[in-house]
Amino acid sequence: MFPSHRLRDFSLLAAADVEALRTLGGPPVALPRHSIIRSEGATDRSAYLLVDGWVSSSMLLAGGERQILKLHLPGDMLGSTGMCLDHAIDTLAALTPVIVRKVPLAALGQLMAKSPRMAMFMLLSAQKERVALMDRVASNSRTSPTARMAFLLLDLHQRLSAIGQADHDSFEIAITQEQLGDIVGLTSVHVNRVLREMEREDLIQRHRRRVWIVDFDHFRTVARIPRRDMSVDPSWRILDTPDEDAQRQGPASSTASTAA
Amino acid sequence: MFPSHRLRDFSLLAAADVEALRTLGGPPVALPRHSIIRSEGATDRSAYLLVDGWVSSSMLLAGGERQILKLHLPGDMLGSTGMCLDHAIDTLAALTPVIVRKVPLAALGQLMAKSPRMAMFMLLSAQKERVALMDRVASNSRTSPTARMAFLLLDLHQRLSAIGQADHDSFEIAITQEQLGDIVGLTSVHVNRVLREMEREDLIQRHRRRVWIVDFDHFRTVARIPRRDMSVDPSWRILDTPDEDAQRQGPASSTASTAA
DNA sequence: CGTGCATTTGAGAAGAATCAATGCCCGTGG
DNA sequence: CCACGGGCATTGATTCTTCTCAAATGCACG
Repeated sequence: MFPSHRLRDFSLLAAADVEALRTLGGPPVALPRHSIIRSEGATDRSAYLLVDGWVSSSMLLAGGERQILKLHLPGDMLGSTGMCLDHAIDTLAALTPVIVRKVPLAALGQLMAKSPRMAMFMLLSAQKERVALMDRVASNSRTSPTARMAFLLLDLHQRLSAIGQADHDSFEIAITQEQLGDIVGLTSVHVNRVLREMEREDLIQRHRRRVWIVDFDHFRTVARIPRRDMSVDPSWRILDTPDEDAQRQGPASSTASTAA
Repeated sequence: MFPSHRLRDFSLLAAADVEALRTLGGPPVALPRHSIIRSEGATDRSAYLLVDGWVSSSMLLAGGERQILKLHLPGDMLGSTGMCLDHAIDTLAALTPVIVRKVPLAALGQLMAKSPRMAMFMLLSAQKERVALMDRVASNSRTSPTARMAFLLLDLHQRLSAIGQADHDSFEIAITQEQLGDIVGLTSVHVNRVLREMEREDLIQRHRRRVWIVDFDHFRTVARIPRRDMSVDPSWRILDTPDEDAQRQGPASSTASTAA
């Protein structure tokens, strides 16, 4: 059930590791939109593999404001920050109908103990998430609403492309403008005005939930933040062993969307 | 030279690991204020141990704006996100005179390969950094300037306390108001007004660079974001071996400032 | 006792939120 | 097949917040 097109992210892993990850979790569970997969503050020590659908990781602030910290797409692992927290920091909510597999953190820990390569994979995934969050901080704190939206749309397009859910120049946005606002830190009213303005300036086109990006190079300059190319540095291959190498899946990709 | 008071963060590590970390890096190097330790875009594959002083991790956006992503304090490891990037995402700049040790990422990798416990430590450190960034995203995107400053001041006090560089209710801010603004996403002018307003409302007191927090409980409600208690879950001790246990440094602490 | 950085203050402009309606799409049930 | 209702999207008017620009003041250090 784990999307095969996501396996490219796992090029550091041996086939056995990938299979272990697949079978690690519980059975795939389907949940309707608006389901709360896990609430912030929860003490349940487990993560989740997102098999299908979109999930938000969000915090509810003391004043009642909601901030979406990460939009999770199929293939992502949810809730792995729980390994350093007694109480979950974020709420995992289904923004669309979803399918998830529950993964006890203890099981993940045992897997990492058995497979150093898996531990390294988890470390790199966490580092990639850090990078994504750093970009988000910069975008939300220091750029115009238009730039924030552009950055978000480009990020979504890149990540959806990686899992075969985007066209060359367009993709479907499965969430509302209010939720877009909860990501970039704007009200839904202002998100709407920004999107319309982008349309008027011919930066994007829209129809129903689908968005077309007219000129990627130009749109990237609007976003202010460059695309990140994740590395698969050979020096990190030190954990390889010959027989495990033989099992490796496909070639290493130079770019990969995040999966921790 | 690695501050001994920081060792509490390393309670997951065996003594041998701590010693390895200490001796891993190059010699301690003293640098003056405003030194650039490493520029964004750099391809040099190494991290740094911050022995003394304050360092900013910042990004320069296409429009010329600067965003500080993390304020690093003594004991922190800088630049470990480089392990998933070909080009450094952030610039490391000395905000005060500093002392650092360079640590090649390859050496870190070898250490992790030899010591699964060290790999787990690095993973947990990265996760803690993710949590800190998630809080920063929420604070900067969704709270008032006053709340952002309160959150920053509380975070600084907690982290400085952990390394013995803060009083019970006060600490020295070693950076300018403009740099504070680059963290919370405000102009220096507005930072100044917020600080004065906090003083007028008796939330804080100031003299020179020292700041007193009048009422911590109240100030935390102003900050809107709760303090995070990092966990040292026993289930993550699976990597322990008896003889390594005997070497462990001190008791596990339930809270720890970030160190990745 | 300058000199240079940093803080403080003021006035006005720009930006985003808020409040309040209205319009649109789509599924449901009569 | 159409009326109805609910969730979203869109729009306008107004208010509040924050930035920008500019200048003055204060402070530390040589």
